[in-house]
Amino acid sequence: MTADKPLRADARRKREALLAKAREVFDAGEFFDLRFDDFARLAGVGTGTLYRHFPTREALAEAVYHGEVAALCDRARQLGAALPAAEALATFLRGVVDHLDTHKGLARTLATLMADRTGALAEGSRALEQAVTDLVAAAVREGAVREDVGAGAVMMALHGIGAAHDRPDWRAEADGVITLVLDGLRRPH
Amino acid sequence: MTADKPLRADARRKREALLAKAREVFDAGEFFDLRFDDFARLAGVGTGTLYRHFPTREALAEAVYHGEVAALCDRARQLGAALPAAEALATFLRGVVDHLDTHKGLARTLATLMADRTGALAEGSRALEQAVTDLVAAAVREGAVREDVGAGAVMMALHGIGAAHDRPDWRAEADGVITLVLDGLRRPH
DNA sequence: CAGAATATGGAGGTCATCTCCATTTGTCAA
DNA sequence: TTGACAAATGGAGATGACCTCCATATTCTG
Repeated sequence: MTADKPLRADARRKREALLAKAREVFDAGEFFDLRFDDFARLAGVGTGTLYRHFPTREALAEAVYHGEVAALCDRARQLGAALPAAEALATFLRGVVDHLDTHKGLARTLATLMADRTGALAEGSRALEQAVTDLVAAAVREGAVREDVGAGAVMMALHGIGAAHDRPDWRAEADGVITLVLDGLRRPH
Repeated sequence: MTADKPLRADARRKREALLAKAREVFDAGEFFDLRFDDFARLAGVGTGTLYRHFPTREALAEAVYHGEVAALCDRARQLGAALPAAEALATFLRGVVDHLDTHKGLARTLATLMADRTGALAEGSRALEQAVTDLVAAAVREGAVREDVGAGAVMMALHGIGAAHDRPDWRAEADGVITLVLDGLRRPH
């Protein structure tokens, strides 16, 4: 899929500069307020170069987001290996909320990208979803979680948490959603 | 709040024309693909007039959305009066999913507006939230629902359902979320 | 080190958004 | 009805973000 073409030294350098500055601007929550052209200058790069590397704003966001997602997925795998499935799922979900809380920019980005019908974050999103699906499947196998509601519903709830990132009482409500999901998932006996 | 100013006959007519055409375009799912200027001409109105009545695309969406929300809120009140609180809440939430399912355009609009930091749908959204809050509060009073998780979490879950409207298996997953929320809300004993 | 291949940057074109105001339409008092 | 004032209209054109294009610069390769 990703046919990694040999990239000229020059190009790699600029690309890194763009990604680095993007992460920075992201964490400051200014990513979507910035003129795309101005961003290029901010990163010390010409407009044309910016556009060659990342044809759209969303493409750049997706590139940054990719690293974040990889980290989250790793964590999911680690938890899955170290804890009983139900506990792993709970810890992971709470961890995601925590992560979004400390990286507000990320939450906002996810919300924007998800609302965007271009499917810009398809790849990263799928990876995250796979991680959640695995955790849920393990918990079901373990008998701790009902099987009539899929991981998709959990993803949707996460989407909601991201999408509503600007609510005044976000953190408490996000925790509430996770609580409802986890308690709701418990196998009813 | 809404200081209904006496509107000239002329103005009212144009305003109605805009809203009518907007609803139409909405249901066709073309609302966000249309040049705003072109929309004015479509409605048989000058650009200036469009902008005077609805300063932004979001303002127009919000105006259309307002009617929809009013209907939902009415339904919430009716259910609250006719059924035990817990049942009313369940029926209402399932009804919202049903409504979004038959009005895809609405779901997409909500998703877009919610992702938008301008708070364009603040008013309608607040009304809907109030309705949910009332239903939840009644259920808590009735003792059927836990009190450590607020209505805000339920709203967030609803946001998620709207935000994820383009997932392939949307309906089933949305129902799943509602199931999780309702089961999660049951007072743990 | 010369020539080919690759990448750069930023001036300028394009296009949706929104403003402004000369003109039209509606309202009301006489 | 009519005159006069206020309210509303429409669409030409300003604005400004986004993106393309290509003359120039940098890197690679034999």
